[in-house]
Amino acid sequence: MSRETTDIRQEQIKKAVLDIIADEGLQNISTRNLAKRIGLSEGAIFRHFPTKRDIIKGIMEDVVNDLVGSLRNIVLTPEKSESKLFKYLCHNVKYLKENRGITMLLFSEAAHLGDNELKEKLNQILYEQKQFIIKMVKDGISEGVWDKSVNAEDVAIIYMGIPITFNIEFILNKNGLNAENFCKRMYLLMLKILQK
Amino acid sequence: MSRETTDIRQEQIKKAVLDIIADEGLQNISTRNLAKRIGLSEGAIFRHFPTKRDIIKGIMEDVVNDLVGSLRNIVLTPEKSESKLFKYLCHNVKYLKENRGITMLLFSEAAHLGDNELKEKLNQILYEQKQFIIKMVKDGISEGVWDKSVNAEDVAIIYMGIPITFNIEFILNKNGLNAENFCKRMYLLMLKILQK
DNA sequence: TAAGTTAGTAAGTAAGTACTTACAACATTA
DNA sequence: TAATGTTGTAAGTACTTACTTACTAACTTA
Repeated sequence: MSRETTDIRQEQIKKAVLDIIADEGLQNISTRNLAKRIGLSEGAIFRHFPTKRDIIKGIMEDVVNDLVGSLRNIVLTPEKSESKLFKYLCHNVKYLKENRGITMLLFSEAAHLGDNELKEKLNQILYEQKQFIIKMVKDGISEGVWDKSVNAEDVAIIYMGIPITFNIEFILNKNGLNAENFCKRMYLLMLKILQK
Repeated sequence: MSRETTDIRQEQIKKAVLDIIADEGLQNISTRNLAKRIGLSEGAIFRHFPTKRDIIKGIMEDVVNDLVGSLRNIVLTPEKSESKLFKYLCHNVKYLKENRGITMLLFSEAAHLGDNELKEKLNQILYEQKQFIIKMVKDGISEGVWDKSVNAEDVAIIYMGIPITFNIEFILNKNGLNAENFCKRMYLLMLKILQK
């Protein structure tokens, strides 16, 4: 195998984990299978990550930086809450479509309660996303466009299920699910909850 | 260990799988750990199930019979759609609270795409539940209580996320989540979507 | 260009995996 | 009560797991 920098290999390894989860299932992210998919020896994996757990940790940090980061940008943009919520939802769904393995990985790590550091990272990812929704809802109420009797936290809870459901359907149906169409339809339902 | 019938042992083994998933995570449902939790030898497990995969299959069949079966009963009861939807949601949430490991197990098996029989079982579980919601929504529209412009399938999709989100929150928060209160609040949001 | 660092490999390691075998103790029925 | 079937165990199987070791080849810099 030709030489590459650790930076490049780390990205390849993390991508391979998500691809394997999406294509072959959670049970198949062994270091052997990982190496095979990239075309490296198994030993080379451990040149770039000290342990397998560090690969998972790295992926979760990517989610915090990439997904949560870009969602934060959408929330902090000075714009109408109504169009922000739409962009937010679509971006969220699109990210999960492009990183099919992530929901499954986060979900399985949620179960792995012994590992408190990873559990904390997952909590951070979910908690922060929830706060974003709560903020957008409250902003929309302040703007006077949405029903002030609606509970922002409840809206956040029902919202959280949307991207997850998309992910499950997408993995089961494989191709037959249009992300843009999906988020448009779910957005309209969210609006019905929020409207006066 | 005292002798028990295969029927009893099978129930103990399936329960142990779900308990381990909820307490220790998906990665720990090894036959060794399973035997340890029940207080049997590893060999005894294989007296009652031919393979580990058959244990998983058995659990999925339980979900079809117990959860999907009782949800079907609720849907088929001659009653107002509004109160049926409430009972349905509460029962769904309660079942997942009492069988914490199930969502995680189904989820992880969804990833395991190679095993078509299990994938089919999962598809059945999800598809049927979706059809139940669609029926209730359409019935409610026929009764004249709900908005006929609403898309029943979209409602079913947004509904599906509610029990799953509950499960995630429940596992992460552990104790601090009241199922009855949760389903009451989510029901009110569903009503906002459905009302004219 | 010599020396040091980095990225790769092949072939190990100990521990864990699902599952089997050979046999013993108990329960049911002929 | 003898024969038969059922449920249990301890100790094994072959294979996989995450990770290591010893060594080589290729870049980088003094």
